[in-house]
Amino acid sequence: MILELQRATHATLQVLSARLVDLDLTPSELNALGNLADGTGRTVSELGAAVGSRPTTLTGVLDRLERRGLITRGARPGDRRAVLITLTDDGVATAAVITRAIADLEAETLAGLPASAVEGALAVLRALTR
Amino acid sequence: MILELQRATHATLQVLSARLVDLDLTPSELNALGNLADGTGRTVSELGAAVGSRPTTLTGVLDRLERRGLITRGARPGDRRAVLITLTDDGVATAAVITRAIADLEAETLAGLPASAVEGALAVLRALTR
DNA sequence: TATTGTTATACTCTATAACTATA
DNA sequence: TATAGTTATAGAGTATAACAATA
Repeated sequence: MILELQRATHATLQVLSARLVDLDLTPSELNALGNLADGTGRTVSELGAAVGSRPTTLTGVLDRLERRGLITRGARPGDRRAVLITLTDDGVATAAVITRAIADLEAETLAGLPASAVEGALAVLRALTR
Repeated sequence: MILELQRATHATLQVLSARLVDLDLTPSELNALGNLADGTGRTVSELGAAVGSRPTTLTGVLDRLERRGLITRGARPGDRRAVLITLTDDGVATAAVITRAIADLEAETLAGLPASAVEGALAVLRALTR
């Protein structure tokens, strides 16, 4: 099961990055934008927890995204230590492309499977996440 | 689903690497040894296909594993261009520890789930791998 | 004193291209 | 000519520790 999990994740990432190659973003950059896609701002720590990276790693990722005009770094009201990451208009558009690609791939691969299999898979994935 | 998949993979790798920290191996090194665990020799290309790495990446990984006495590089009969990767006795023992840790984690997390959920999960993972 | 984010450092992973030795 | 593996190079991800600003 765990080996299949790794394989499936790897294959999925391969397909996604191939479909999104025109965006010219690294996997970490795609991951960060995808997590910000709902339009809600997040601090560096919150984003790090969501994408599974340390603040020290995110600094470089966010530097590149900021340089390309996809995000902005602002202050969080109430705590001037925290940095609030927000998508720019360009960032929102790019994040939408990523979200759409994920939804499309998911719909394609799950199309032929019974609902019970999908439910079972979600149960297993959540058990593994704990 | 795909987001859950990424999360589950990430969480699983975190737990495994924490449990195997005493081995002092990087994720790629663990992956390579785990794939060689059945004791069958593989060429660099075959191993690369199995673990999802390029030969150019594996060279460095294999260098370190060889330096630590866990694998040997030999010639493949019939084609002297190919390099056959084989586990040493130490490598076999280390690979067994990795295999055991994976089996244990899998047994623990799937223990409370109905067989139908596990079957459904396998079906979904295989659909995603295609 | 503790926390947030950044910087510094060192190592690992990845991708591309060039190289060698074999085929 | 083509293939298997290595080397060279540069960019990107990771971990640890140290640091400045703020709490």
